[in-house]
Formats: sequence, C-alpha cells, structure tokens
Amino acid sequence: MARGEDARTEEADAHSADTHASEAEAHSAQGIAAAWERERPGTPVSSIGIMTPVWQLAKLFGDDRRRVLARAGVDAATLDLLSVLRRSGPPYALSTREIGRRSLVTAGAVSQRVARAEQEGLVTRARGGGRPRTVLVSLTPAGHDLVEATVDQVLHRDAELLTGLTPEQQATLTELLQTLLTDVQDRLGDDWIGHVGQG
Amino acid sequence: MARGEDARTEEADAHSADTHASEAEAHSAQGIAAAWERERPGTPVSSIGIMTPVWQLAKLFGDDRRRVLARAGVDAATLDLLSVLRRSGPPYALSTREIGRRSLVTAGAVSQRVARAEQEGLVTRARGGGRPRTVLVSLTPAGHDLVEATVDQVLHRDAELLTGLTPEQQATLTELLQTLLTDVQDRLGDDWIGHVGQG
DNA sequence: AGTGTTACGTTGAGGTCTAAATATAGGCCT
DNA sequence: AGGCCTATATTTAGACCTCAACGTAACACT
Repeated sequence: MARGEDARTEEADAHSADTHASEAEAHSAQGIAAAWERERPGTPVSSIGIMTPVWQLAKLFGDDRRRVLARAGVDAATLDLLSVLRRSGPPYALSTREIGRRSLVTAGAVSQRVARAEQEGLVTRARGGGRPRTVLVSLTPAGHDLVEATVDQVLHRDAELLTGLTPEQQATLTELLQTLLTDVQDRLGDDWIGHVGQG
Repeated sequence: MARGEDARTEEADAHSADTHASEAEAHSAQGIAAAWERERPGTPVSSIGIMTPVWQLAKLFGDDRRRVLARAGVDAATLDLLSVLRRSGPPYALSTREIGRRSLVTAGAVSQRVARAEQEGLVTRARGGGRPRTVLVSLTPAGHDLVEATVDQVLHRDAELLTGLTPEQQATLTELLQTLLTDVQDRLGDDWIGHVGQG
C-alpha cells in the first residue's frame, strides 16, 4: 500500500501540471480553444475568442455589482426594475409587459420582481392601463429615492472597471458590440418575448 | 365612469409612446444612456455603451444555448463540467477546486454540479488526489460520449451567431475583449476564488 | 509525539430565473 | 347580443447559484 500512496502522489502531480497546458491558460479563451484543438482536432473553435470573454465579463461584472449593491441593501434585480421605471420619466409607470421587454426577462420574472418590490414599498400595482388586462407598475417615493441613492454609485463603479481600455478602445469596442448585438437580436427573432404569451 | 375609461385610454397611449423616447430604443445602450441624461443630467453614463451590450449578449447567448441543449437532454452547467474534464485530456480527472477555478463558479456550485452529474452516471468521485482533502472527479464513458455528441453542435451554433461580424471585426473584437477581461480580472483580484475557502 | 493551523470539500438556507400551466379581460365575428 | 379568441398577468415546479457554516484531513511547529 505504500507504493499505492506513491502512485497517488504521481497522479496528483500529473493533474497539477494540467497534463498538457499550463494552469494559467486553462480558463482563458486561447487556452480553451487550444485544448479543444489538441484533444479533438477539427473542433469548430472559432467562436470561443468572443463567446468566452463575453460570458466571463458578464459574470465578473454581475458578481461585482451584486456585492456593491449588497452593501446598499438592494439586489440587482430590484434595482433593474426601479431603474427602468425611473428612466421612463414621469409618471414613472409602465405595464408589466413593457418592463419585461426592457429588462430582457420573462413575464413571470417580472411578476416576481414586482411582487418583491411591492412588498418592500418600492412600487405599487394598479389595474387599468391600455390593452386587455394591463397592470401599471408605478414607482413610490421610496423607490425613487432608492434609485437616486444608488445609481450613480453603480455606474461610477462600472466606469472604473473599464479604465483598462483607452477611450479610443472603448469607442471601438462599443461600436463592435452594438453591431453584434443588433445582428444577434435580429437572428434570434427579436420578438423572443413572444414565447411568453404563447407558451 | 365612461370618462374614466377615456382617461384610462389616454394614459395607455402616453406610456405606449414611452412618454419621451421611441420604444425601439428603450432597451438599447444608446437609449438607456440618453434616458438617464434626460432624467438625471450628469449621471455618469460612460460605461453603458459597453456594459449593457456585454450583459445582453451574455443573456441572449445563454438563453439560446439552454434551448439548444434542452433538446439534447443536458443542461449548460452539466455540459460545462463535462467539457472542462474532457478538455483536460487523459485521464479526464481534476480536483473539485481546479474545476471551480476553470468554470468560474464557487466551490459549492461545483459540489452540486458534480453531485447531479454523478447521479446521472456522467462522472465519478474518488478521494485521494494531492493536497489535504482532495477529491478527484473523473469522466465516465457515458460522460465522455455526451460531450462528443454535443460539443460540436454547440460550438457550431455559437459560430453561427457571430456571422454578423466580418472576420476582421471578429478579430478586433476578440483582441479588445481579451484585453478588457485580463484587466478586469487583475482589478477584481484574480484570486477571487479565495473567498471560497476563506468564508 | 501532540496540538494548532490551514486547505478543501460539502451542506443548508435563501434568492432568482425559466418554462409551463392557469386565470381572466376585451375584442371580434356571426 | 352571445360565444370564441387572443393578449396579458400570475402561479407553480424545477434548476441553479452564492454565501456562510461546518466537518475533516494533512502539515508544521514545539
């Protein structure tokens, strides 16, 4: 069994050395693409250079924002709801459906967000908007105040996270991302929200 | 009450016209920045052109991938786990901690992912790796097969979603995203996973 | 050799989301 | 005028994640 233990150590060293590539590159886009190529020659890796950083940036930004907001006693979902209403301007009221469209979440998620925010006194719900069964969600003074107290902080933090790029790089990146986003929205239907009412 | 009904219709029209901006721009980065500027002059909106598209792209890509994988009977989290193991090369085994580092999720999430995958017979767990209390997670033949059967499909779909950009644009975008990601990782500590063992 | 420290992994509580099923308000057509 | 139809909102079930607390194994130091 003493020899077995030695073997165990060797195994550990082997995976510690990552078998092939360096650990530092194992989670970078380049490292992932190289690993697929090595393990499965011919794997279509062309998208990885874009998809992986986009995913990882969204994750890092989202986690960071959650921690920043935790200190302010809000969660990102609630602030998103309040911000949409605040941005819409007086009288700070939108239908559930419209909120869903602007927040990029399903109608069910909006219902839950509104229910939570309503319970905290940040918004109110009222029947009677336009179409069939519209519900108008309105910002309360408390909700309005909460946005005012946190939005600058959040956006300033976001700007800080982008200072690694020069203004020129930021401008180029903004343009490319906007082009890609518009195309992807078209490609995915754009009326993606349609599946909500359709089931 | 008939007049009340008319008033209701006016209200609906008002919010349908978005009070100020066109509906089409209400959820674009430009529309959001313009709305903040209009509602709260001086709001630091410089980051929105990048943060919003990154977030929205990640959301659209993630939702699309979930639907593609649902047809194959897997979820994205499980496939992520299996892919990390598959890419690591023979003997297709890594410690829980290493998996967490490469997947960008907490150790708790890895534990849960592994438990689910183990229950489906896609991976196995075994004590005895290198350090203190290491657990080696290994790919089973079934897990290996599942990766082989789905990864090309997923990556091909990803590539398809990026065809709206020219190869040159894709190359520029890849470079900028990589630069930004590296910087953000440094800025956020990089040892972000440290909080897992630290509590 | 014994004890404290540190590194890992797992568990549990709480929160959020999607997708599907459910309920209902107006409109349309005959 | 009455019954089908469609657009909305809500509810429910199932998944997943983070954070914090916990249990435990190896190592170092005395």
